[in-house]
This record gives sequence, structure tokens and C-alpha cells, in this order.
Amino acid sequence: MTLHPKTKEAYQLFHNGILALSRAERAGIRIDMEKVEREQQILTRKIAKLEDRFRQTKFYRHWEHSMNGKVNINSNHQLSIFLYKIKKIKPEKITESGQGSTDDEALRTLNLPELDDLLEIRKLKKIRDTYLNSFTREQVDGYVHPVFNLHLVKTYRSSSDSPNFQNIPAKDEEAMSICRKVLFPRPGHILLEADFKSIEVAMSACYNHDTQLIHYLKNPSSDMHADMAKQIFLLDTFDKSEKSNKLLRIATKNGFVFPEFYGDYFGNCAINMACRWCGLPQGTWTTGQGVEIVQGGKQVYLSDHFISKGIKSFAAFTKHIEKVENDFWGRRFAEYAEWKNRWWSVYQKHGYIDLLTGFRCQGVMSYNDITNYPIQGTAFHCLLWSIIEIDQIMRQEQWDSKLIGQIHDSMIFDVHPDEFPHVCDIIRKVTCEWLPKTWSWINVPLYVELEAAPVDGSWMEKEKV
DNA sequence: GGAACTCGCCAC
DNA sequence: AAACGTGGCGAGTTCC
Repeated sequence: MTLHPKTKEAYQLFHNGILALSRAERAGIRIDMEKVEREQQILTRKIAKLEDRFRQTKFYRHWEHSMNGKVNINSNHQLSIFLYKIKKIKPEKITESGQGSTDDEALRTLNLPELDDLLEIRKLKKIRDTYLNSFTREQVDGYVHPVFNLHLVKTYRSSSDSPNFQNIPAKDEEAMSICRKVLFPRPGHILLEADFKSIEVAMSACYNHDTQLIHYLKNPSSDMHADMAKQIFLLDTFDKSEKSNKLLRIATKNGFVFPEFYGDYFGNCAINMACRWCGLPQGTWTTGQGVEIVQGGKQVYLSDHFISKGIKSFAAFTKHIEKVENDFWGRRFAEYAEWKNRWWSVYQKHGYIDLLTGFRCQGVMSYNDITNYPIQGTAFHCLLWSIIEIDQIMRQEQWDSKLIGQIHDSMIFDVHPDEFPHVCDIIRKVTCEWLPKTWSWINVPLYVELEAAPVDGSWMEKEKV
């Protein structure tokens, strides 16, 4: 498939965008190389220790024997053969090419305690060899200069490499801490990140004009994930501040709402919701299973709660999620669903789709592609427009502060403390006021969240402004 | 000895 | 009827 700008504005967005991003690349990000080296050494020692312990297990010795002494503990292929051919364990999960999977989830379900060390080794090696090592390899005088590409991604998002600045760990506490505490602003400066909130959902509303979706986006006190959690977990009341409800809300958001928006279906959602997020098994449910929740002021297990509501097995839960899905697309977001089908018809007729930002996607695409690409692309174009504006103001006003990076819906700045309030003010005006004014098809409010680290603080230390 | 592949895993 | 979108990159492996 091919991508191209159809309007002068679209061309200008890319032309000015790549110039602004090239200035961010030139600015770069400061790395504390001494810290990087120290962390690499610590990781190397930890890995060696874990490998020693792993080599003493019966599991390893059996593996070694079966491979005639030529074991490579980094080889998932070898591990797959050993587990599923030699030990003849039945694989729970199969890869794309049909062999037994050895990913984190597959190995955990095997319940072999020896494999825990192997998974830990994998994780530590990922941190050392992918992240810290790329900083060492790419740094010049203590700064890395990640490349930001506008021409590689099918959806009109960006990509980054050398090093990739867009996949530095953010979820796993240990990985995040090790990788982010070596990233610093220039001496005496402040790292600042500005993140568009729910920009993809907002952009989808610009295409589908769904009444209910717009209602959620226009009313900050409403909460679609909480409403869906209430429906999925059959709750009469939902206090968002309560701890177990927070978990149910996140499970709903990441296990149902977003996957459904991306084009997933109830079958996958049910597995993820029940097993991954709530700790419920795939078969029949019995008392005392899954996470604990609070119902009517009392702590109960999720399985007991569902059983009391007549959902007594994973199969029944899947049926329930199917009904929730039908309601989701058939009633709640019916206008969104109609847009998806209309949009698909337009593509089938013309062979291309045109984005609100003046770009065209042309060629062979699936139904999910057709309904996802415009949303992802347009969301990134909002960020790119903001980057161009801020970069221009920055140069006109001769800021000492600099834009240093971008992660699809967020911008990262290296800010002089004296300029900090002004930079925050400009970011808010550009993203939340001037952007919607310029692109009048934006039919919902836009929000940014600002997070900053203390002066001379690492990226690990950022907190809400 | 390098290209192309698979697998796994990090981000949005 | 079928069923999750986009990347980068490291390590191992296979092919030529």
C-alpha cells in the first residue's frame, strides 16, 4: 500500500514536521554514562549468578544431556524442542509458524520452578542488551540523538531508532527504573513531558461523530471505562476510588474497551479479562477463585460474585462478554459501528481512504486496517502540528529550552527553569486551544497532561505538574 | 559471511 | 465469518 499527501497543508505538515524533528534530533538527550556502566556491571553480575544457579538444576542437566552438551540458554528454539519434543510436554500455546511457544506466558503456565530463573535472566538481558547497550553504542559526548522517522509507518505514525526513544520501559518497575534513571536534561535544566490524553479516542469521534462517545469526551466527570466495568462485572455501584474497583476498571479498559476499539472480539477479550487480569481459570469456577473485590462493604472472591450472579464457568463468562459486546456496538456506540461500516464501503468503492488531515492511504488493507489507520494517523498529526508550532515559537523567542523527543502522543522537552512556566503555558495553548481552532473538524476538547522532573532530575523522577 | 527469517519483548 | 492496530531491535537460526 502507499501513502501520500493530497493537500498543500498535508505536504507542509510533513515538510515542517521533519525539520522540527531534525532539530530535536540535533539537541539530543543527556545520558549519565558512568551510571550506565555501573548498571551494566550490576546486571552482568546478577545474570551470571542466576545462570550459575540455573545450570545446577536437574532441568538444565537434562537439557544439556539431550543436546549433547551444546546448550544455549538464549535459544528459544532449543528450549522449545527440549520442552515439547524431548520432555513431551503438551504446548499450551503455539507460535505463528506452529512450534510450541516459549514466551513468558507459555513458560509460566508450565509451572516449572526452574524456569523462573530463566525468565528473570531474559528480563535482565533485555534491559542490558537492548536498552543500556544501545545508549552506550549511540552516545556521543554523553548525549544520544534518536532518529525520528515520518516515512516508515503505514498508519502515518512515526518511528524512532538509533536508539529507539519510543520503547523505553514504562510498566515494569525494575526495568523502568534502570533505563530511565540514566536519562537527564542538560545541567541545571528540567525534563518535561506533555502527553495528549485519550487522543486516539478523541480522533475517532472526529470521524464517527458518535453521540455517546462525544458525551464521554466532553464530560470529564463521566467515565466510559467505569461504566463498562460496572456492566462487565455486574456491579450495582461503582466507587472509583475503591482499590479493587480500580483494578476492575483497568482490566476493563485494557482487556475490553481498547481491544474492542482496535477490532478485537469477545472471545479474546474474555480470555484476557478472566485469566490475565482477574486470575480466573478457563474451566468451571468454584468458590475462592480470582481477585478479591468489595461488594456491599464485604470482601468477596470474584468467582463467588460471578457464581451468585449465575455465571459459573469461563464458558458462561464468554457468553456474557459476547452480550456486552453486542450491546457495546449495537446500542452504546451504535453510531461508531455504523461509521466503521460506511468507511469500509467507501474504501471498497474507491480503493483508498482520505484522512481529515489531507493524507491518503491507498492499496490493499483489511477491515481493521481501514477503521484503525485514520484514527492512529490523525492522532499523530495532532502531535506533529503541535511540535511544529512549539518549535517555531521556541526559535522566534530564542528559548534556551529545547524539544528533545516525541512518543506518538507525547513531547519531551529539556527546559530552563526560568522558562518553565512560559513553556508549560505555550504547550497548553498550542495543544488545547490553537490546534482545535486551526482544525475546525476537531469536535471534542483536547487535554494534555504535563509531567516534570526536578532540576537535574532523571526521567525516572517525573511527576504530574 | 551476510541476508532473511523466527521468536520474544519493549513502547503507544 | 472471523476475530487486535503500529513500530524497533536483540539473539538464534537457516539459507545461499
